[in-house]
Amino acid sequence: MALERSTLMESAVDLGPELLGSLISHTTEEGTVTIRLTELEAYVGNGVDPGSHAHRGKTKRNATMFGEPGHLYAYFTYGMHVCGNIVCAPAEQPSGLLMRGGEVVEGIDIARRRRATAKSDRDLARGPGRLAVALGIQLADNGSDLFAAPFELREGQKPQSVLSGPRTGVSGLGGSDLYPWRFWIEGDRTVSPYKRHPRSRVAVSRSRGSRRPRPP
DNA sequence: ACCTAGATTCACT
DNA sequence: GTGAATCTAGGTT
Repeated sequence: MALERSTLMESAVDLGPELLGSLISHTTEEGTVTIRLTELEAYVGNGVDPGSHAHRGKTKRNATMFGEPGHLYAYFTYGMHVCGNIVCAPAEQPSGLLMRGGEVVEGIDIARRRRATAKSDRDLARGPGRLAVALGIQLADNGSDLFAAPFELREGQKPQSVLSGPRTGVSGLGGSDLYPWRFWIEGDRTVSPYKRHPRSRVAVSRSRGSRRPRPP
């Protein structure tokens, strides 16, 4: 079954494991870059998730999270980084998947140009800010429809094994780091290294022969 | 108007 | 592993 907007009509928490392995493309004058998503983090804004930008209701900044699913929520952070989320769930139910890591599978020369400091291709989109640069996402792209040009979101090959663990970067406030809403493909080298969590656990039954899961 | 925290990255050691 | 660089939104004066 194809990945389409209706696929995204549920919570990011449930969609996270499902969307790993999906392909996101962005076309500019330079050409098309496609990234296979290997790491995603779910955020919801219904008041139970203090780590979410939408925790305290709709603002000008987070309005995209309250819109139709399948759009891009892009925001600026740490004074220098843009991060991109795939908006999930029906409108008015803020829910999104932060794209934290991926593998460039098309347009690698374009991505290398944009990420000139990357030491290897592995690092081109390893980390949320890096992924945004490699894909060519800017703050102005906030609100863009991911199912229309210049973007494209489609299904990729299902990963064999998916793990989950506490999210990265959320302050421990409100115990928000207790939600195991970070999802990644087991063993994939393009999963972000930042603040890796010592303890991870199996998220989806898709994983076979679960030995002790290895953090990314 | 001012202040602070933040869904981070890079260059070093 | 650590520190610096950087800017925007949101809350507070």
